Amino acid sequence: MGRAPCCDKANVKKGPWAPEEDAKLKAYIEEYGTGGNWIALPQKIGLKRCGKSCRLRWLNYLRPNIKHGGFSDEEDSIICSLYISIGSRWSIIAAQLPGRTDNDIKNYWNTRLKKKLLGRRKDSQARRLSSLNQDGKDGNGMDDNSYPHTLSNSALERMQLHMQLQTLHNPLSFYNNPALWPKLHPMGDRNMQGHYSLNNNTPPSMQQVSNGQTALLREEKFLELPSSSIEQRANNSTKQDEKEDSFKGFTSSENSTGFNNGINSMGAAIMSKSSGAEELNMNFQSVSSLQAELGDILYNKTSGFIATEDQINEFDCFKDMDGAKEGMIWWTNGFETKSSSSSSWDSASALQTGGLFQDCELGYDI
DNA sequence: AAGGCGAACAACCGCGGGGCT
DNA sequence: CAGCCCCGCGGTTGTTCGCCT
Repeated sequence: MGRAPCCDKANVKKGPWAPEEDAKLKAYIEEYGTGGNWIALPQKIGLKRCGKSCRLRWLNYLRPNIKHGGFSDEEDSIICSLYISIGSRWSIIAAQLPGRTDNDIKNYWNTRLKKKLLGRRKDSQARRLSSLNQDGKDGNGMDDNSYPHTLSNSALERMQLHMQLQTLHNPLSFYNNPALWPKLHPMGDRNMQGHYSLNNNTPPSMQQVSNGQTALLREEKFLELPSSSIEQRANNSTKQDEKEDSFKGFTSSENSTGFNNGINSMGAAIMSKSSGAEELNMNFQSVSSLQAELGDILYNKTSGFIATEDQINEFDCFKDMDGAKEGMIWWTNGFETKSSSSSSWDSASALQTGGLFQDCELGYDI
């Protein structure tokens, strides 16, 4: 037996909202509030609408201070960075963009940003594929077209974006060397949906892959730190920030340093607001390195990036790539990973508008 | 001018989690 | 502790609009 419907579907109007309906809803909420019960609200007002529909209409359209359209370059960058870092947690991403709704951002991503990025990806991927074996198989002998079908769209997209970014700046990286690619576990999709967890007993086979061992050990060591230590690191990070800023190439009309630092530390802030190992899965490391690269892709800006040996090592050992981390779990036994539901995060409402972003004024070195 | 098509946006739907009883 | 109810989220679908042929 299925779930009981939230409202009487037969007597509920669907489709676009009429101006009168908007006016009724807006006037009522402005005067009385929602009363803490969206389901009962439409009956009180005399609207033939589902309570959920009223809530959505209010949150996405009628609520004060809502911005529609006209996303700025910085907003684009934030959205892309966070999407690649944390995936489709639209409510969390929206919490970083005052006046934007999760629905708005989601639509904007699906209709524009994704195409903008993945459109570029097609080119670079085509170049990469053409360099593979002529029989269409990669260095592992895998059919290059077969395995992605096991991945969720979101996870795959994020991985693709990572790959594209890698291609742009580090043609010798792991992603561009199919021989290093792991065989994927058939249950990959399930795991791609989840977070990789520090609580997993990472099998040696995983840690020994490529240079990943160093990265994982470094990361685990870091993540064992109490949040206070992490904050301390954030406060001691200026040197690294300067180093990174030197090649980011962002020329925002606004305070780019503050913006960069905000991005850099966003993940750390989210993490510091969280508790437990599950939340530590946030790939806060990835955000800063992605930012400059996103600038290249989105706005065709030249970052002047010259990969140092350290940076190459970092890429190659997945230091900053959530998609790669998730990829790694494909062939681990980490089936305890939680789904990507919002429960593992602070709710968007808890992250008051602009909260995190403003909270973090200092980046930290990765 | 009209039809086709794709992009953009609005809204719906189902599910999971948390609170309450 | 179990069951119910509501909220919030993310994926998906539907509708509108504008461009192109």
